[in-house]
Parts: sequence; structure tokens; C-alpha cells
Amino acid sequence: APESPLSSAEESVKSQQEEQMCQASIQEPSETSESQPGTPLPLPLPGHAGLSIQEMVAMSPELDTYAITKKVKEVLTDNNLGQRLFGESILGLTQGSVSDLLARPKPWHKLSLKGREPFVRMQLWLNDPRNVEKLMDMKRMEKKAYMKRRHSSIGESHLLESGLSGSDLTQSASPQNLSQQHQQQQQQQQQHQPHLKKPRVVLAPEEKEALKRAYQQKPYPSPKTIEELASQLNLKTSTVINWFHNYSLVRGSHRSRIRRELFIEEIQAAAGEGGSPSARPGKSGGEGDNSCDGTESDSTAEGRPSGSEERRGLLESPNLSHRDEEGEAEFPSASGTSRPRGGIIDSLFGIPESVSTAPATATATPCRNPKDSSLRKKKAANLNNIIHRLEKAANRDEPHEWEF
DNA sequence: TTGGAGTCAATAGG
DNA sequence: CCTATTGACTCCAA
Repeated sequence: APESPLSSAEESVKSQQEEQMCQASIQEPSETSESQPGTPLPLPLPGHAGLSIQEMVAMSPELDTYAITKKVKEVLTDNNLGQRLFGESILGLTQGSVSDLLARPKPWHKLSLKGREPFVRMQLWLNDPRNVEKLMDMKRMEKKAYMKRRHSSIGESHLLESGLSGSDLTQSASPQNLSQQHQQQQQQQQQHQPHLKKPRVVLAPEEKEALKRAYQQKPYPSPKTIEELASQLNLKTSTVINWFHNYSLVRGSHRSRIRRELFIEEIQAAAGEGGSPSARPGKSGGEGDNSCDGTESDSTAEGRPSGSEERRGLLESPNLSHRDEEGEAEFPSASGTSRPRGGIIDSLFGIPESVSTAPATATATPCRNPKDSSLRKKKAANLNNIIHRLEKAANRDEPHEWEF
């Protein structure tokens, strides 16, 4: 019985989120800060058979997060859509989060259920080209509202007519400003001190260097060590703790991705015109990051990117000519046997003219991107693929703990 | 408690 | 305006 008790009906009862610091700002004409108990974000596809986003995430097949973000970035830039608008209206995330997500997506199998949600949303959003139009309309409305506010100094909250340029999106008319479901109101104040907002700590480069050095010695320092570090650097203990958390866990887990970026640059440069890869321009002396964990092996990457890429060329989806299938190799168990393919989910995720998601099932799309820079793209695709393999191989981020 | 994951939101650059 | 970075915080699971 494949029953899954993952239905934790959690509803954080955010007691009250007082926003007392607002000093009578004349802004905020209509703030419709209602929070729908249900799904705050409108799912891109209207008819999900009543499936909540969470259910969809749970049922989702493996998604190629890298391909998805790539496509999203492409679409956003092509249409001049910003991360903020996209994040807030489609993903329910802030701009910073979106940036991070798009810049260094984690592979599907490394994501928790929660972490997969944004990717499912993105995939869903990509599935329907009309969503782009909707977002653009939303953008126009925002701009319009902004202009209006700017002209009439007194924010007159007029009815939000939607008589914009010709296009009207049938449903989902309201410019819903989706409320963050679980805002992290970090107001640990017990009093009503109007503004005790502590300034953001900004670590000096030397401090970071020192911390990195310490991290190299001890990725998981003991409380005592932390204390010492804090006093030595004249930082708060909590700051040091946070730094280690952020560096070793959150950011640290992305090291391989950062490395990949470097590789991409180098390799593409090399492939671009046989140019000399040159050495890493960065400060070589600094001991900081690149504490490479070896396993980089397989330097065949620089091999001729020519052939070798035929095996799936024809299975590509039309508009994503350069996606690199990965993910499966590392996680054969997931899709190995018991994935019930077919059905509503597949119909939702498997729409051809979007980022393909099915690894092996490969929606037979005899597509052929006929023209232009396909060669170059192909080359790039190959490189990316290689890079991914390398990363995969080197991705063993085993927490080496050479304690002393 | 502690580590991990996911985010937020301030801020630095463009 | 927009995007990238990152210290701090929340939620969870072991």
C-alpha cells in the first residue's frame, strides 16, 4: 500500500503580524492584504482537477531543474520581465530568492518537497505560453498604477480598471498580490519599540577570509571554537554561527555549482575559438574557496565537442534545444521502476512545447530546430552536458572532517 | 540541540 | 528601474 502520510496539515498560526513601523506612509492605496487560507498563488493551469500545488509536487516526475531555470531565464529576459514580478506573482518568492534559484538550481533529487515547489510552478508556468502574456499584462498594470500614483501625489485608490491595451485575460483578472504564506516576521521584539531594526551586518573581506580559513580547518567548529573565532574577529557569536551555517550548508552546497560556472566559462572560451583557457584569474594566493576536493578527473571535457551528441538530438523539445539530461543517472531509484507514468500529471508536465521533463520517455517530438546558430547551441549543449557529468562525478561533497 | 533546507530582505552594483 | 549577494531567521527532522 503506497500510502503516504505526508499530509501534515500545517497551518502556521501566525498570531499577529503587526506592522507598527509604518509611519503613515501615504502610499499603499489598496493593499488587499488578504490571505487566502488555501493556495495563495494561482496555479498557472486552471484545471488541475483540484490538485493543490503540494499534491502536484508530490506527484511530479523528475524535473530537470537546470533546463527549467534556463528556459525561465530565457523567457524572462526575452520579454523584459523581471525576477521580482515573476517571483512574487508566479512563485510566491521574493526577488532575491528567485535570483538564487535561477542562478544555481539544485538538482531535483537534492530538493526537498518544499524546494521542488518553485520548480513545479515554473514548469507549469512554462507549459502555457499564454502565461507570459499574462505576466506582461500584469507588468503593464503595475507600471500604470505606478504612474498614476506618481502623478497624483495623493494615492487615489481608483478602481483597478483593466482597460489596458486591448488584451484582456479572461479569468484571473484581479491583480492579486499573493501574500507570502509564511512571512518570516523577524520581529523578535517584545516591546513596541518602533524601530529597533538592527543594521545588517556586513562582514569585511578580511573577516570572510578568516572565516573561510577557519572553515577549511574545521567545517563544523565546536562552540568553543566559535567563541574563539568570534572574539578574535570581534564579531558576535551568533554571526559566526550564522556564517558557518550559511557557508557550509547553504552556500557551501553550491560550491560545485559555482565551480561549474567557472568551468563553463573556461570550456566555452576554449571551444569558442581554441583560445587559451588561461589560468583562473582570481587571486591564486588566497586560500579561500577552491579547496577543491579532487575527483575532478576526467579531463576529457576539452575533447572535441563535435559528434557524440547525436543520441538524443531528435528527442529534444523544440524550444529547448540545449537541455542536458542529468539527474537520472544519479538517482536511478526514483524513476527506475514504480513511477506510474501517464495520467493527469504527465499531461500537465509532459506538454511537448515546453521544457521536456520525462527523462526516458522522451515525448517523441521530431522537432528540428532548423536554422541559425543551432550549431553553436549544440556545441554549448554538449559542453554543458559534459560539465554536468563532471559535476556529477565530483559532486561527492562528503563532509571531510579531519578533526584535530 | 544541531544540522539542513528554504527564504527573506537589506544592500551593493548595473 | 533590475539582478546578485548574503546575514539572519524559521521550520523540520534526527
